[in-house]
Amino acid sequence: MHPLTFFKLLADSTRLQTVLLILQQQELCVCELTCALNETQPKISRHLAMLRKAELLLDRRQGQWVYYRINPALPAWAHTTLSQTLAENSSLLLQAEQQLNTMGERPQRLASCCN
Amino acid sequence: MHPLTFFKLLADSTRLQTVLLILQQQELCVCELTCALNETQPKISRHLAMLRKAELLLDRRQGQWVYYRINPALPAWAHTTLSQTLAENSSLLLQAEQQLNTMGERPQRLASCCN
DNA sequence: TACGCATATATGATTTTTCGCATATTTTAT
DNA sequence: ATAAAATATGCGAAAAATCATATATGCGTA
Repeated sequence: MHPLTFFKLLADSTRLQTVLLILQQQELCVCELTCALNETQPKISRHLAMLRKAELLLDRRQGQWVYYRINPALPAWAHTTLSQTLAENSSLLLQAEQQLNTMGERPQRLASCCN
Repeated sequence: MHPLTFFKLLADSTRLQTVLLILQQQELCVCELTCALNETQPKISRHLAMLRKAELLLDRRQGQWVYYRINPALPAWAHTTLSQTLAENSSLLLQAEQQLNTMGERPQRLASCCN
C-alpha cells in the first residue's frame, strides 16, 4: 500500500471513524456502522467500497450481512499507525460506541434499529 | 493534533514528501525543498504554511532562509506514524535526495540552484 | 415466485482542495 | 536608498472529493 493512498483514505471523517471503530471492534457489518456513525447507508457503503478496493479492509458475507475487518496483510507501518492512533485517541469513538450499544444484540435484531 | 487534521495534511503528495524529507534530513529550507521536489516556490511555500499553521512543522528564520523542522511536541502516535512510514518507505524519497545532492553545499550556494 | 431486508452502485450537484500566476514582504549587500 | 534573493500570500480557475437521491443487486423466507 502506497503511503499516499493510505493517508488519503484516512483523510475523511467517516472513513477514519469507520476504520478505527472496526479496529476496535474486530469486525462490523454495514448496518452496525450506519447506526454507530449515524450516517446514511449509501454513504457508509461507498466509503467501505473505497477501503475495500484499496485492500485496507477485507469483507466477508454471512447471510444478508457483510462484515468488514482490517486486512491483516497491511504493512507494519500502516497497522502501527492505526493501532497507535486508536490507542491515543479512543475518545474519538465514544459517541459511536454508545450508539452501537443502543442497538442491543447485534446482527440479530438489526431490523429494529437500522432502516 | 486531531487525527483527521493530521491525516489530511499527509494526504497530498507534495506535503507527504515534504514532511518525510524533513524528518529524514532534520531541517530544510524552502529553496532546498523546492529544488529537491522540483516544484515551484509558491507551491512549496503554501504547503509549508499549512503544515506550520497546523503545528506539524516549526520554522526558524536564519538570515534570508527559513528552515523547517518537525515539531517535537507532536503526539507520540503522530511521530510514530511519520517515523515508521519513513523507515519502511524510504525509497519514496530517493529521487528527492538525489536532487538535493546536486545542489552542492547547501544554504551557501543556493543562488546557483534555486531561482 | 414474490417480498423484505441488507448492501451496492450510478448520477448529477455541491463542496473542498489544489494550482498557476502575480505580487507582497523580509533580509542582505551595495 | 536601491537592488537582489528568499519567502509568503492573494485570487480566480481547474481539479478532485464528497454528497443526496434514486435505483440495482443479493440473500433469506413465505
